[in-house]
Amino acid sequence: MTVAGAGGAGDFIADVVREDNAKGTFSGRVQTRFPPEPNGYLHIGHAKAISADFGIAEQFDGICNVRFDDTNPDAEDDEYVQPILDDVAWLGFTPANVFYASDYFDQLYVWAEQLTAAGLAYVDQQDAETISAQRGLFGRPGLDSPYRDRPAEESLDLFRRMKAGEFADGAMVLRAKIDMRADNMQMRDPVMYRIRRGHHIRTKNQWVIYPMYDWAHGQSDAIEGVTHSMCTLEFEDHRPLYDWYLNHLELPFDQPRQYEFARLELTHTVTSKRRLAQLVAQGLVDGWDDPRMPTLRGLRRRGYPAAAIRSFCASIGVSKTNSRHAIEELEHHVRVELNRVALRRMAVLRPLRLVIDNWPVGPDGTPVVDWVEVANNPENADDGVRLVPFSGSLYIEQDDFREDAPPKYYRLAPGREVRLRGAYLVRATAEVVKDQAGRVVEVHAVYDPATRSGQAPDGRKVKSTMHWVSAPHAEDAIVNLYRHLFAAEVPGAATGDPLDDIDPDSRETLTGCKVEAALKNDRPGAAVQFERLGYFAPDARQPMVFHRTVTLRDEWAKLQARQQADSAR
RNA sequence: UGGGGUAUGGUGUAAUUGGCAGCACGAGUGAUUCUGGUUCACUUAGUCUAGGUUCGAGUCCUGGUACCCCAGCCA
Repeated sequence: MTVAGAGGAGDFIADVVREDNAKGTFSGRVQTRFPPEPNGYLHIGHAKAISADFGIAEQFDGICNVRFDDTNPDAEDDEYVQPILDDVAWLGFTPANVFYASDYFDQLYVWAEQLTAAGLAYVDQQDAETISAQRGLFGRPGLDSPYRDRPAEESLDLFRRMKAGEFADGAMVLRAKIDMRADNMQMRDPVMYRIRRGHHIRTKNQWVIYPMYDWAHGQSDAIEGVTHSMCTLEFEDHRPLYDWYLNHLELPFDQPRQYEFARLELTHTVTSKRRLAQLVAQGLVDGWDDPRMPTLRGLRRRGYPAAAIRSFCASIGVSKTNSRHAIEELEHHVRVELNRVALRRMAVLRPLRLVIDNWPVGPDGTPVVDWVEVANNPENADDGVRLVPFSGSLYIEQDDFREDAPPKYYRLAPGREVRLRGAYLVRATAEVVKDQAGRVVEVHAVYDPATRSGQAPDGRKVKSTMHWVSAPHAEDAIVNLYRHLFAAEVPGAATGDPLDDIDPDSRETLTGCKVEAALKNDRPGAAVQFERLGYFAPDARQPMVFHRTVTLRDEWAKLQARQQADSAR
């Protein structure tokens, strides 16, 4: 399913590409790239960037590569590379190539020597604090470094020796010679190379100097033949620098252009990598793939289909306005997709026993079991049907019975007839069993044997259809599901690991089908919708209900409270 | 303090480049329905502000206001 952008006309970047194509820039070629730094897991914010990068390429018959921005050995780790690639693939995008900025370290170095020889870059031997202080303040010009006008030959020599490993980490840097009085701070002689004896994920210990982002990025784009290089708004100030570097080099392709768009923010959602890392480090979540995390892995475990994330990204489009989207909008796309593909199952979370008084007893004295047929997905007949055991002793939701039904309450009440989904019409009798506290613990009803289809031959209608499970088939499973969903104990129930301690035979009976089969059905990772309870993903700890999903809000509040308490001490 | 950006219903996003302010989410009402879901119909509410140009301004001009980003040897 393709969802067009809300307005339909397309994003401003698409307009730019159309214009370029009309003017013949890049000879009509379109190439983009998604440039993650391998220092964390991809989250919903990256999905927007991925969708924009791949989307533009796809829309104009171009290509999109993944390029790891691996220019800082201290920050990056190999462990993130494959998961990032996997997440991109899971989202449904296929990069034409997988590149690394480190593939270009040689070329970058050659170019840097050229700029240095041309007097456009110099080696600065001051320490970081001094350079920072000389950069100046907003509205105040910076100060030239005393090394700024050293002979090009001298800088070149020092730069070569930097590369050769003659100097200690931090002893000196290569800086572009631009303008220390520029209004744009990025142009105040930015650092191009620093000395760093880290272990790089690809080049290992081959290099001791590493290019800065700005020196690496545009040049990598140019080497690869990128035409439209999209990044987030905070790099707007870097664009003149991006262009400055490229203007001073001889490029194999037309000069790429940088465009900026607003990063995605969601209500109730933490998307800063730093904060997410804190949540993981402090153990407030189980890991980067915890279903409460907004990482793609977390969302996947939460049961969000990739198609829903894609259609969400397509619908929000890209713009330059800083904004925060309502999480409800994402959830809307999730519901649309899940409603289409999720298999339906019945489960009871807060069980209330329902006894069918006129249910037949077999010749051997035990109650009859009637296997009724229920559609797996009313939205899609191809998903088929399943058989669910129905008997005279059932569980329904506590919410689905009211002794004193208020107006507009359509479910079961004394004397009221309802449909049990896929089975019979039943009418509650006046008989209700209560515990000492006066809570209803058992309801009695009679069923109409002529209504097995769910329809009454006389055409009478019921206001409500309810889900149910057969009690003798379900007892253990209900207790365990309850515990799993609410992380709470059912009084009197055995303790243990949720779901895992269900006896394999009784798994069969939770919903009339295997729990495992329901949760890990033939669409791996897909959520199952439990009737009226919500969607349930294989590894999630809470169901996604129809109108709200699990968010990190609570975990983040907890972390802040803890940090406050810590700092108070 | 200087520079770079952005302002359209509650939220987000369009408007053929000066010509009826549209779409989506949310909310509400009604209908349908083997789940109070889904589906369908309808309703709701908007151009940051003050001027100007024009037959006509979200769009052009002038002046304000609000918010975001920039002073890493991070990306």
